Amino acid sequence: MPELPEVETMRRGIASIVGRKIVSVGRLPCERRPIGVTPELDRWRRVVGCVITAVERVGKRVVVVLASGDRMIFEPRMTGLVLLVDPPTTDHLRFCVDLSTPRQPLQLLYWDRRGLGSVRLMTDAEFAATFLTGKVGPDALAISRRDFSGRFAGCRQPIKVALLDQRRLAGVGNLYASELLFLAGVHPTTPCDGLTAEQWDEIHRRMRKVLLTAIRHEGSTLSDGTYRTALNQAGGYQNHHRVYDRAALPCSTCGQPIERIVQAQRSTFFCPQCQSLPREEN
DNA sequence: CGTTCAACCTGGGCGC
DNA sequence: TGCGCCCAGGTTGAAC
Repeated sequence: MPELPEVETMRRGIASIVGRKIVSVGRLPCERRPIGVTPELDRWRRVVGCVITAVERVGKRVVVVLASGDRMIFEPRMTGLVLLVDPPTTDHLRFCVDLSTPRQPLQLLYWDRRGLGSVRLMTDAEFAATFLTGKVGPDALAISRRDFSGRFAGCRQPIKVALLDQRRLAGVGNLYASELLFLAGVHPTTPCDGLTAEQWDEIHRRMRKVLLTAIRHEGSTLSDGTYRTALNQAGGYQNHHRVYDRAALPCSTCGQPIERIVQAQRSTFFCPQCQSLPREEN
């Protein structure tokens, strides 16, 4: 579930590793398959002794930048966590970067219950070829209003489905797509090419607002409790959800029951009263 | 080119 | 109490 706010919270949570030198890297004591760690561990030896110069974010990935130009990319997908403290359980610990000094122990850990995520090591050239060539769209918090609607020009897909396409726009996932469309008052099935300029204004504005507010609350920890901050704390934004996972519960604005539909194999939640239908259907 | 969909996984919740 | 089933969503890549 980690989307932009959760991954940004992870990024901020490990920012204190900047300036540290890598002592060693390795998979954790458990003998599980080397899921999601590439390349093979012996090729990671080149990072030992390198200093960490920055911790960045590309869409839903945390990027640890080394003085050599190499980058370690942590992609949590559904259940991955980047941690500076003990993980929720030891059995799904996947990877460890030891940053200890003689005076102060410190380990950067990657934990992933379902193992759909990954940790990758890339040179700066590999990183540029993978993430800076249009395969990942502009960040949802960096894009201007003008560029925003331009990314969806000529698109006939429903706005909810299009918002999830990371090549158009990076960072919005299933949860925040439903939330931002509720706040914008836009029905999730509205085709992109059927949206007015005023609606694009509102979607862009509410997208920024919901992402920034969720970051302030350190992300959303759902009922399964998987998502945690880098210090293994729950987020707080789940208490502010207006529609996500609230099917049949009353809308907090109008009291109408929230509806759940499926779009592109994923749940969409919306209020049929507050979110106006596409004009074609009116 | 657009779009649909299975696959990758584990564990929580549900019905029986 | 326990078993089997479904579901959760991010991304990739194959199929249509």
